[in-house]
Amino acid sequence: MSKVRIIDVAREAGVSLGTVSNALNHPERVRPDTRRSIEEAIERLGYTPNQSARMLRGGHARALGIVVPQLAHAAILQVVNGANTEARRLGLDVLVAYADNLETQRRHLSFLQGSQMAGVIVMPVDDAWRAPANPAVPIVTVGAVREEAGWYVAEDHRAQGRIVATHLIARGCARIAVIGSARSARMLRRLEGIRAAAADRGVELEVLDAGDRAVSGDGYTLGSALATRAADERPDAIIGLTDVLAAGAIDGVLAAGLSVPGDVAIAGCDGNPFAWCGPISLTTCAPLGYELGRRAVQTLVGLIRERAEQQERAARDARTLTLPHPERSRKTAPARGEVGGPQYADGAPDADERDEAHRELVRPFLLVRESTVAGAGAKEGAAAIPERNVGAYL
Amino acid sequence: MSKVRIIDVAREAGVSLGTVSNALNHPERVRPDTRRSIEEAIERLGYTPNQSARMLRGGHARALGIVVPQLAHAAILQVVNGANTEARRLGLDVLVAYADNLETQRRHLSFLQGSQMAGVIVMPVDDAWRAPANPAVPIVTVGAVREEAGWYVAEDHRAQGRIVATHLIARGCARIAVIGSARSARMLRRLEGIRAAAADRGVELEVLDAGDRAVSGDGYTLGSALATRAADERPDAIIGLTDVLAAGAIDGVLAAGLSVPGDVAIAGCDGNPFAWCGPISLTTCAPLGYELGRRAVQTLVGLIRERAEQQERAARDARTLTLPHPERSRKTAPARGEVGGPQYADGAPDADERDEAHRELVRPFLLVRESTVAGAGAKEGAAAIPERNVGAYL
DNA sequence: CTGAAAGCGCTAACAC
DNA sequence: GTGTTAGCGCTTTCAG
Repeated sequence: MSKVRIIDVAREAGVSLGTVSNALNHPERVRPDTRRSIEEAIERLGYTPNQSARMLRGGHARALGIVVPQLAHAAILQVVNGANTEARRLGLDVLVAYADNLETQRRHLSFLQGSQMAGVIVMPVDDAWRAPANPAVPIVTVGAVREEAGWYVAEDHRAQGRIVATHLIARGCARIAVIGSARSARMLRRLEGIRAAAADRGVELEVLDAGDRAVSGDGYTLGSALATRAADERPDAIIGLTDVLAAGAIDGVLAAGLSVPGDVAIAGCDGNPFAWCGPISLTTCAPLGYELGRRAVQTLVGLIRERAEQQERAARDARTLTLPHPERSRKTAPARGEVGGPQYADGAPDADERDEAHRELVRPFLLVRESTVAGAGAKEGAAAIPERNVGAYL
Repeated sequence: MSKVRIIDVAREAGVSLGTVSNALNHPERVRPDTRRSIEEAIERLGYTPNQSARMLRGGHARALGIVVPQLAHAAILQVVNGANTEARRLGLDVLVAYADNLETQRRHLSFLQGSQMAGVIVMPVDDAWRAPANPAVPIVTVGAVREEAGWYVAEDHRAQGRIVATHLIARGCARIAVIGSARSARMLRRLEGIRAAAADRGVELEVLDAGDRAVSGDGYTLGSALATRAADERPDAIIGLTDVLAAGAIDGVLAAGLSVPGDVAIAGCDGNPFAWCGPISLTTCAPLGYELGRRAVQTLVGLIRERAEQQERAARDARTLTLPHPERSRKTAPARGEVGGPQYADGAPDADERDEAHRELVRPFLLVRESTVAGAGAKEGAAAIPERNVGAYL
């Protein structure tokens, strides 16, 4: 059973320990027949190299970690899929951990760092999350941006709100109701974008609170309430700050006997395929999770390479100077207050010190569909056969 | 930056190395104020314990690994969610790896075993996959059962086919068309169940090939083909061996101008919420992924405990007998041919030897909805507000 | 190719 | 509480 070590394999194959290690790590250094008999021994014993020992000895991890707040969300799955695909393309594996609270997230992050992952991607579970100042491995934050130092990749929520509102205004809508929840930072930022667009064109805006949960039922309730107003007090468009709310609003408006988009045009903002099951296809922003995941990995791999070069350089310098004990680059961390602003060590900008926040925003684009433009779905093909697998969007 | 070690923390806090280790692993052995200053030092330096060193030293992992073939599938997400929830309940963390081919799967499995995970759950990517004979850590296979030794948790696919067919037959259907793909073992097993049910009642069965991809478009094509037949050659029911096929078939039948379930009743088999976006709610089996994930973890934790007790016992025995070097239980693996049958070592059944296949099948149950019983959806509540978030099913 | 040995960072056990 | 130490399994190096 377990606890087969390299020495056991060596004995079984009748070779020395070092030869087995070579066969595993430098196959070319071992004669083919020797290698074969070693492989057979490994197979016979069910040997699995102890990764802890390997990493401890100084190996380089070929895996990235990603910490996400949940899996039952389309955008998150897209991020994970995008990250995985891009990482595999670059020859890296991905391990996913999920954490529905700050404490668990902190533990996972610490575990992945301590497990010598090459790097870690984090989708914060909570707006209160802060990236660690001196991570043991590079960290990229996805889906949120902060003021603190760190690397961030996120959707541009303001732009999402803006392009959705602009689309509706261009279609002639003059009274727009927005439904959403103030508790979510991303919904608030979408609202800012909508406000900006509306202010530019002098469009009347009304904001309704969907409550903390903001499920589709809340959209339904608000949608039907709006639809039962007198015609001259009724908005001609509704924006859901999430697609789930917008999809609920469509149901609510239809249930009240009005038509979509004839009486009321409705649009979402966050491109969530899980909400696209309604009777009328929803105008919204295209899902960008996949792209976010890809970019996060690209950013991360850049950081990993940078760090590797840095360490190599440090090692080389140490060797060149023939220091008896190549001093560890164990600089004490900067005090809390110093983090955040750009810092320069004695004149030359050092990669270590370049710890300002790097924010990459992914530009949204609009999916125009039937909920704002009658017949927009027909664009997809004359005799379109509907795809009934939401998984295809992930 | 990186490479902060425990000794660095000790120096920073002005205590000894052992005290820091104690503060981390046995906080009660350290005075509160000492502990506090150590925590501050950790925070200041950004120290992250090296998990590799920890594990190597002999720690017990508090994490399970799970290897899945993809994430864009509802059943798989349910398994992961179920496993995660149950594991967290038992105080374990879960790491997810995904592998879309045998080679990647093998690598992930090996990595997770080598990383001292407490145990590993595998959803095979391919019917050709075999569980390793002598895993370094316990392994439970989910979603497939094999003849080989090992632990398996899976849906009872035959029973799925049987209860769906039985339901349709009870509703009066006498000519059933089944659509599916012969390449999938689980579809074939569902077909067996359907055949058994049909044979019992003398119902006529017709099987149509949906091709290798078996996407909803294939269901659409076959559904509309069946619907355009003359009335006396037309089946009165269609079973999709997956929900995606059944959902496509509904679209196809409706497009051909027939009604569902009036002219043709339609049912799925695999409880896939991602396919539940159609205009008519689908009768199918309830999704069991969550339950599979839970049971897999329970089984796994049982195996982990068993193994731990075993090792403890071995260690105690060795100590009692005061052997100079407590002999490692390094028994050579049984030859390939021996695996599979129950084996007993010299009379006493040894847990090590008990390597028969343990198969746990989860019993399916039916969700009766509108695609087989008109108005069945109304059961869900008089003024039901539709839920527009498929993620809620995951 | 063999055999021997250093050391990765940590935990736990030891004597003080 | 402190300081010191063995050893987890592996990779790599060095001399033969």
